[in-house]
Order: sequence, then C-alpha cells, then structure tokens
Amino acid sequence: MSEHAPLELERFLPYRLSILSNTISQAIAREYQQRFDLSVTEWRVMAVLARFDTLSAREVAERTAMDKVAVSRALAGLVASGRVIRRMHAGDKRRSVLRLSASGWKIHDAVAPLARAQERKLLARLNVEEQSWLEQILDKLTPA
Amino acid sequence: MSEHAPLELERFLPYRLSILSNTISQAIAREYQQRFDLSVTEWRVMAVLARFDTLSAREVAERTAMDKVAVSRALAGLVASGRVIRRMHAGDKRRSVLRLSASGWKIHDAVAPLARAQERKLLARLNVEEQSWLEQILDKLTPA
DNA sequence: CCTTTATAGTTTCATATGAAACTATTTGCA
DNA sequence: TGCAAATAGTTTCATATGAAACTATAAAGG
Repeated sequence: MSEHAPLELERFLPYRLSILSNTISQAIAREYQQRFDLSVTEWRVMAVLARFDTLSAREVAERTAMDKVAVSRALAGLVASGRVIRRMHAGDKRRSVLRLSASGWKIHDAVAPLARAQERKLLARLNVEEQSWLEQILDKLTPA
Repeated sequence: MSEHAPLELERFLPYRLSILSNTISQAIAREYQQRFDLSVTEWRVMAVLARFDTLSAREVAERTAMDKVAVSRALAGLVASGRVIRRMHAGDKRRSVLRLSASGWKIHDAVAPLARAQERKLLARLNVEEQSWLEQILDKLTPA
C-alpha cells in the first residue's frame, strides 16, 4: 500500500494567494469596468501615467509589470478613446511620449478613490498589527 | 490647480497581491507544465481528486474555486489522457463519478513534491514569526 | 560610412477564458 | 401523475492573452 500524500489545496500558499488575488481584483474591476468602460490593464496604464506624467510605452510596461503586447493594446484603446495623448519622442522616432489627457485625468480622479476605498475595505478586516506584518511580508516575498 | 492624488501602484495592495500571485504561479507552472504536459487547472483538479478520492465535477469545481466550464474542459483533457477515470453515478445519470487512474496517481505523486518544494522555497524567505502571521492574515482575508 | 545588432512598438496566430445557451436528467409540487 | 423549475455537465461564441514574427528606427563596431 503506497503513501500518496495528497496536497491540501486549501492550505497551499500559492493556491490561496491566487484565489485571494482573483477575488479582490474581480471585486474592484466590477466597480469601474462597466461604469467607465475601462479594463484592468487600461486602468493600470492610466495609474502609472498619472503618477509619472510622461512615460514611453516601455517604461509603462516596466512600471506595471505588464508585457509590452498588453501595454500596446491598452494604449491603443486609451488613445482611441482620447484618454491618453500619444506623441513621438523628439530625438527618437521609435519611442512614444505618453500622458493623460484632460478627460483621462477626469477618469483617473474618479477611479482612484474607488480603488483606494476597496483597499481600505480589505485592510479593515485586519488590525493594525496585522496590517504592518502584511506590509513587511509582502516586501519580503515580492522580488525586488 | 487641482489635486490629482495619483495611486502609487507599487504600494497598492490588490496590485501587489496580483503581481506576487502571478509570479509564483508561473514559477510553479513552468516546473510541471511541459514536463508532464499538465495545465494549472488540470493540476488543481488532480490535486482535489487525490485528496478526496471520488468527486463529481460540481464538487471538483467547488473545491478548486474554478467555474464549471473550466472544470469540464480540464476533465476532458484528463480523461482523454487516461489520468482520470470518469464513470456515471449509479442513482443520478447527470452526475459523473471521478477518480484518478493509476497513471494519474503516478503523475500526482511526482508533481505534489515539486509543488511542496516551491512552497517551502517561498516560505523560506520568511522567518517563523512572519510565516505564522501570514497564515493568520490569509485566513482573515480569504472569505469563508 | 555602412553593416550588424539592439531597441520600441505593433501585428499575427494559436490558445485560454467566461458568459450564456444548450442537453439531459432529476426534483418539487399542484 | 405530469409539468415547471432546478441541477449536472457540455458546447458555443466572443474576448483576452502571450509568444513569436514583423516594421521601423537607432546605436555600435569594423
């Protein structure tokens, strides 16, 4: 009789993180997805453009941890809807110079508080001590 | 001059969880994906069948937090490759009765240690105190 | 120079995914 | 009974995604 030692999926850390992350992302996405016709990838691109003002597509990819194909597609949508302004870099015609338009800022200023509220709601389930441990743990687990 | 208060994406909890979860899942998946020609969804199905011996497709969906379409497709693959045996429930012809075949168990017994090793490697970045806080925090954040 | 190599970004193609429609069967209840 | 509603599971369709090929431009080296 062999010993199979099955994995307890519901205790398995990678699995739990995956479930948690998906649950949260879906909850947030539902809030703005339809309301602003904005995908998660598009929102991430807008968030970094809000933060850094002007970036190239490659820089957006770096800062969002998305691959360049995803960024390219998100940008196509954002430029088409007039939320992002794309110009050509003066000294390098390969590069784009990206920034939020006025309407892009308007969307950003509406969505950012929603996102923050979701985060607060999530953290509210933890006490202050747990919150600070979580911070520390994520720093350690997330590759530099 | 308006105040835009841009989101710091790299500090934003849902974003960090999403990055962390994807990084980990991809690392694990790479290990067995090609080597055993096994997708993540297929592996999850196998893991719960290893744990509970016989389940219906709906029960598999519940226990893996996957939707029934994903389960149906994973099972189609697993049955086709002879890793899962599907029979019909005696008293209810709608239900399937699923269990791992001998070759399914063989795969399971090879993959489970790999998965566990990945988890250990991940947890090794944390000290014992942090590990126990993480446990507690995940319990609180994960909806019952 | 000018040719090779690297970089920025887009397009293509093959696969993954979820929602909704669908089939088959069972359950609830008038 | 017998018919409406619920349940198990599959298929369809529309969209999302990543890898690799591709285009255009810039940098590097002989």
